[in-house]
Formats: sequence, structure tokens, C-alpha cells
Amino acid sequence: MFNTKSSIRENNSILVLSEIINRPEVSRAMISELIGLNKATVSAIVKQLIEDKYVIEIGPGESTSTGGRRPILLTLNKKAGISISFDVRHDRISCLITYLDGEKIEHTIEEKNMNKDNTVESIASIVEDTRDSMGHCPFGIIGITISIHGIVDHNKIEFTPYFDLDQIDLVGELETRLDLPVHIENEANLTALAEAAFDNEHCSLVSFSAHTGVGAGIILDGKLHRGHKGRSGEVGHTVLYPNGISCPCGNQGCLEQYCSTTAIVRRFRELKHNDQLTFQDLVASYHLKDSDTLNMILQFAKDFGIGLMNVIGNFDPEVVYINSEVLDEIPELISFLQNYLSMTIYKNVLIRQSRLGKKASLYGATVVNLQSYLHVDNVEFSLNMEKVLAG
Amino acid sequence: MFNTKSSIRENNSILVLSEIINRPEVSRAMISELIGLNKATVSAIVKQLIEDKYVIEIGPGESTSTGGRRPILLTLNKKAGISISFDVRHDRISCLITYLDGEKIEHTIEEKNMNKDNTVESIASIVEDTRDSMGHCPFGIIGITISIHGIVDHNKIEFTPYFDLDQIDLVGELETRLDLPVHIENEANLTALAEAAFDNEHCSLVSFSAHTGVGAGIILDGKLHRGHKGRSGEVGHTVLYPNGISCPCGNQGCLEQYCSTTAIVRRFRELKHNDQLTFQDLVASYHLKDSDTLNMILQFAKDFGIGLMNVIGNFDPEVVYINSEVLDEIPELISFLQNYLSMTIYKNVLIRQSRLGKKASLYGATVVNLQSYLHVDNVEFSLNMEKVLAG
DNA sequence: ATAAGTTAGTTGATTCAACTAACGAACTAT
DNA sequence: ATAGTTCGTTAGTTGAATCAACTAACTTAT
Repeated sequence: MFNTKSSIRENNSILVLSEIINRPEVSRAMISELIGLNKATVSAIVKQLIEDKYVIEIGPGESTSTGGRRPILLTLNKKAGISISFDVRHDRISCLITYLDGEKIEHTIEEKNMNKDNTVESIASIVEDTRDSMGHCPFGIIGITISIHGIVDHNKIEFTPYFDLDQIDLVGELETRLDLPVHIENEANLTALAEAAFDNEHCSLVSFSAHTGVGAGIILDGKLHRGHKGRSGEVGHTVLYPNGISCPCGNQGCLEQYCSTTAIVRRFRELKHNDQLTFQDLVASYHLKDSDTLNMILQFAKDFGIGLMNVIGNFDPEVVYINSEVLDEIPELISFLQNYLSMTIYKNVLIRQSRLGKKASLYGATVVNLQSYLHVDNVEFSLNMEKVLAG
Repeated sequence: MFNTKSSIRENNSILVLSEIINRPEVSRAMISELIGLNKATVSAIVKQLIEDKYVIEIGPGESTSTGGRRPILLTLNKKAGISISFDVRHDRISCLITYLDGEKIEHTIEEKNMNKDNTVESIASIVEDTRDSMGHCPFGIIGITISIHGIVDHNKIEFTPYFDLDQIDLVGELETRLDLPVHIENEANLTALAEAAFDNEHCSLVSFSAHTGVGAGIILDGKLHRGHKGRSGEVGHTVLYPNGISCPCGNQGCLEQYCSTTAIVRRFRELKHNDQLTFQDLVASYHLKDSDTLNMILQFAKDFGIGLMNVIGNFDPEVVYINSEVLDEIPELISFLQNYLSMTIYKNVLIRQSRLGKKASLYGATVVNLQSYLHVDNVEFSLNMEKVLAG
């Protein structure tokens, strides 16, 4: 709904800022070329962005071979504010503090049982400590985003398995105490946002996460698709085997019972008749080329492939990023899946392994903070990939 | 990407026109209230729309109980142009000619074998006859849209089962011959557009069609979601039963082998050991309360429910419209499905039977013609429901 | 019947943002 | 030195939305 004059400026400002964020250094002239706005208009917008501390000039660039005045290079004033991300699970809380380009300031993981009584205090004290210890910067803390393993709808927790976090008004309590914008989002959705922020080539992608549960995050036209009730991509409880294994959700044969790390460990235990075996034991058994284990992994791969194909059949994305410990530990699986998909009608869909691993949702949360602060809802801008992957 | 001054006017013109299309009669003052534009701006835009023949004044309306000048009611100049829609199947071609509000001018169905050699001629001659016989109107024929049973990507047929239409450049040949805008689109997608055009309450919906094949059309935020290669919603070849019935697509256990009308007829034939039985025989057997038939239908319903749930699990729409002869003939099935879904985590999703039946894709094609002519890609405006349902 | 109040739509002045064209600054190649 | 090129700014123009004040046309109370 762009209908006023000022909204046009706002919109164009975001376009200009996106270009500055996306490229490490860029000139006014280049921006004008890239987005088709007049040089004079770009100059005016950049002037405002510099005044508002979003952008800084970093000196002259190289002139072209044909001569001419050297450009003045611009870059995001990444230290103008900081973003804080949390990932809260039943058994741990991790926190990532970054500058505006995603460069890591601090990353902490604390193993402890999280519940409705200690979560607000844990998060708020970290934020307050950060606020106290950080030097002055123009925007301060731009926002807090919390990754939740569960169903989130309109910034409200609908359901968390494994713990009771769904019983409190997490956002409300934190916003009251901290007086900062607080967002919560489903972990798979955040992982998808992170993948999208690191992939400038594709604007429609699926991020398929399989850990204790299975979920997909969906990015369509550069935007996160949450669904009507925040449940889009909750594919863990779509049915893979009608009349199959019973699932705590009440149904039978849910995908989660076949493709999660939990599921493959359970099968491994059944196979070896030993309830104490862990995922590490499974990996060890695989490396010893135990034939029963290999067969089990093959069956897992087939089920995983069907699960993947079914998601692709629904969304028809350009690329699918898979985030799973099982694939990380058993590298052949990715090419098995690529082969499987190449035999279907979805041979053109790219299947890739996530490069972000367990920190994906934290970086996704950073993206949410940025999007919210800049009032954009698409991932046209990216985090600084080198900085993030280095950290 | 709205960044010029004229685009703001263009955008606001579409907003105003959408309001005029959506409501049978509306005044300038009401439009100003509805979309928040200044009265003066609305007046200027409406003046242009009237000049360009999109809109006509239809006289004064009632003044309110508190008095005041009576409004001048506006309405879409529906007879300013006509839309032509085709539905081409291997054994029939149907054509729908309408005014701009969807009001039927003519609807014809011809049973004949369609193929790559006669399709262009069949379509072109109908269009040429229409052009010759119609009186003068400002826009003339605004466009041709053809519903295709198969995969369509970027206005190109990728694959048609049952016949060889995928071997010609249908759009190119018709555009050359007719010198009119020609569009093609997958049947399930068009059905979804039609459902969306008739449903002003929900902006995210899935239309689930099960006939010879199974497919879904997806509307997200009022826009058709086609996917990267036009295959979004091609759920007929997602897997319902791993290692299940072999499918011509090369895979096993595809949804289409369980939920299509073809599939239930095949099962009925197997059940009765009679290859000649038809869908009508099945319906008759159901009305006779044949217990084997009832059990078979129950199994069909369960499979259908799982298929439906899996699509919902991916997209999380507000409402699902089902278009299937089986449901039309066996009315209890819809409540069975509603019950089934109400026991899952998707209890809030509305499950509805399509009110459009076999003409759905033709009306969807009309929507495409309108969207294309008006340069919009959302279904913020609707067809005139009473007129369409009456026809 | 008249006056007061209300709503619809138009007009003219103003504001805002993008555009154009021209220019100075700063460079390269000859 | 000079011509050509590119970057960024400046001054003036244009298009579109806004606001305030207006006319038009109606209802209701007196």
C-alpha cells in the first residue's frame, strides 16, 4: 500500500540502504545505476542516511580505466547498533550478540534446564549486562529475537514440546522489563531466514531442519511465509506412512517419526537392543561399516528423500537447504538425496547442505532484528557472509 | 519496486478501481474513506478512470439519515471489454465468454479429441467469430486464457498427460494469429484463482482438485503461488504410501493413485472384478448401500484426508476448497473430512466444498485475463458472484 | 417556508519527492 | 596542456498528494 509521497521516499531509502548493505562498498553512482533512481535522488537519500547514522563514507575508490572522478565509497555503519539473538531449548540457552552486519561480538551457550520461571530472568539479565557494558552507539540495542522450538503465532507461543515455556507471555514480560522490541519466532523459520540472508542468488527456498523434530522454513519471493496460524512448514506432523508409528501428536506415521535424529537413534537402539546407545554410537557403528547400521541408514535416507520430495512438491522452491546432524556426520547422504530427487519430476531443484549448522537460527534471529528495525519484510539484504562464517 | 512519481498514481488508481470492482456500487467519498486517500485525490483518479472508460457513473444514491448531498454512485464499466476463457482437455474443449465482471455472455462445450494439430484452429476460430460478431466496445477482447491439464511454466506448456499439446507453442501461435494477449495456466491454479475471486474474506487459501489427476492451487496473500518452475501444488505426485501403487510418473505410492476419481473407479472395478464399470456405477452402488463399496469409500476418504492434511501442514492456509466429483456425489464425505481434520493440529482450518464445480477453471481464466489487462497480480478484486453463480 | 446542520464532490494553493540539465571536481589518456 | 570521462551536487521543473475552503444537495427542526 504505497500511496503517499513520503512512503515513496521511505521505500526508495530502503532500496538504497539494501544495496549498501548487500555490497561491501558501493558508490552513489553505482546505486543509481543499480536501482534506476536518478543520481540526484540517490545523493539526497544517501545524505539523509548518513545524517541518520545508517551509512558512512569510507573514502575514495578506484576510478575506471577510462578515467573520471573517483567514487566515494559508502558502507553500512555496522557499529551504529547491536542485535541480540537467543535460542531457548529445554536444556540450554544460547545467545549471539552481533553488529548490524552480523559480525559476532559474543556467542555464549549455557547448558541448563529452561522453564517458564527462569527464562525471562536469564534473557533479561544478559541483555541488561550487555546494555551496561556496551559503549555508546547511536541506535543502542536494536532488538531482541528469540528462537523457539515450538509453534509461534503472531509473536505468541502457541505450543512448546519438552517444556512449559508456552505458559508465559514471554514477549510481554521482556518488553516491559527491557523497554526494547522483542520478537519470537519458530526455529525452522529463523533457520530459513538465515539461509536466505546468505543466498543472494535465489529468492524462493525451503530450509528443511531435522533434529529432535522435523520442520521446514519457507521463503517465497524473499519473504518468510508463516502461514495463517504460524504453522506453515510444520511438516514434522505430515503423514509419511499412513497407519505407521504412533506419534505423541495423536496421529500415526508422522514424518518426524522417521526423519528426525531422535527417530534414527531410536531405530538404532531397537536394532542393537540397547536403550543406552547415543547418536555418537550410531556414527561410530557407521564408520565401522556395520551392515545392519548401513541398511538402517539407507532406509532413513529413503524416508528422508520422500519427505523432502513431498515438501518440494508442495512449494516448488529453487533450492532446499538441509540442516541435520545426520547429514553432517554421514556426508554421503546428501548425494544420495540429490540422486533420489534427480529421478523425480523435481530434478531441477537444488539440494544443498546448510553451511550454518546449529547457529543458523541465531543468525536468523539477527535477520529478524534487522528487518524489524529497518521496517522491511524481505531478505533483499544479506548479512556479511565472510564475517559470519569466520565467527 | 515503486519508486517513480507516476507509479504512485498507477498504484493508487488500481486501489480505487479495485474498490469499484469489489462493491457493486460505491461513491467517491466512500472510496476515500475505505482506502484513506484524500477526497480530492480520489476525485482526480475517478475522473481519469471515467475518461478511460473503466468506470461509469450510474446516478445518485441514497443520502444518509442525517442528511447531506446524495452520493454519485460509480460502477465498473463491465461492458467496456470482454474476456474469453478456454479449457482444453484431451477429449473436449470448453469456452466461456464474459463481460469484465464475469457475467456470462456465452458458454460452449464441444466433445472432441483435441491434439496439437487442431487446438490452435479450434481456439482461434471461436475468437475470430466472437470478434466478428461482437459490437464495438472500447477495449475489445481484453485477452484469452487457456486452462491446461498439465504443467505450465512461464506461459509455456512443459507437460500434458493424455495428449500431445505439449509439442506446440500454443501461446506463440495464437498470439501471432490473433494479435491478442494469450495466457495459459494450469487448471488447479486457475481453480484456485476462481475460488479466491469469490472469497473476499480469506487471503490465503488452497484449492484441492481431484479429477483424473490430483492437484492443488495455492493462493498466498491474495496472489497465486506458482513456484519456481510452475510446479507448486503439483501434489498429485507427492508420495502418500511409500512403496505403494506404481504411478506412470515412475514413482510409487503417489497421492494421485489414491485420491483421484480415476483411482476410486479403478478400485471399484477391482472390487467388482468388472473392467467396464463407471463412476456412475460406483455412485449407484453407494446409493444401494453396498457394504464393500461403502468400505472402499471410507478408505478413499481416509486417504483423501491424509492427503489434505499434508497439504495443509505445508501451507497452513485459512481455508481449503475441495473440487471433486466424488465429494459432489457423496455429500457425507465433506463432513467426514472436516471431522478428520478437526482431530489434528489443524483444527482451525476451514474445509469447504467448491461452489464452482467444473466451471471453476474457466472463471479462473477470466480472472487471469482481468489481472493481466489491469496489470495487477493479486485477487483483491472479485468477479460478480451473483451473476456468475446464476450463470 | 426557512434556517441550521450534514454529506458529497470540486477547486486552488501548498508541499514533497523525483526528474532534468548543467556544472565543478577529479581522474586518465594523448 | 588538453580532451574526454566519471562522480557527485545544485537549481529549476514536474507530477501527485494534501489541506482548506468552497459549492451542491440533501434532511430535519422550527
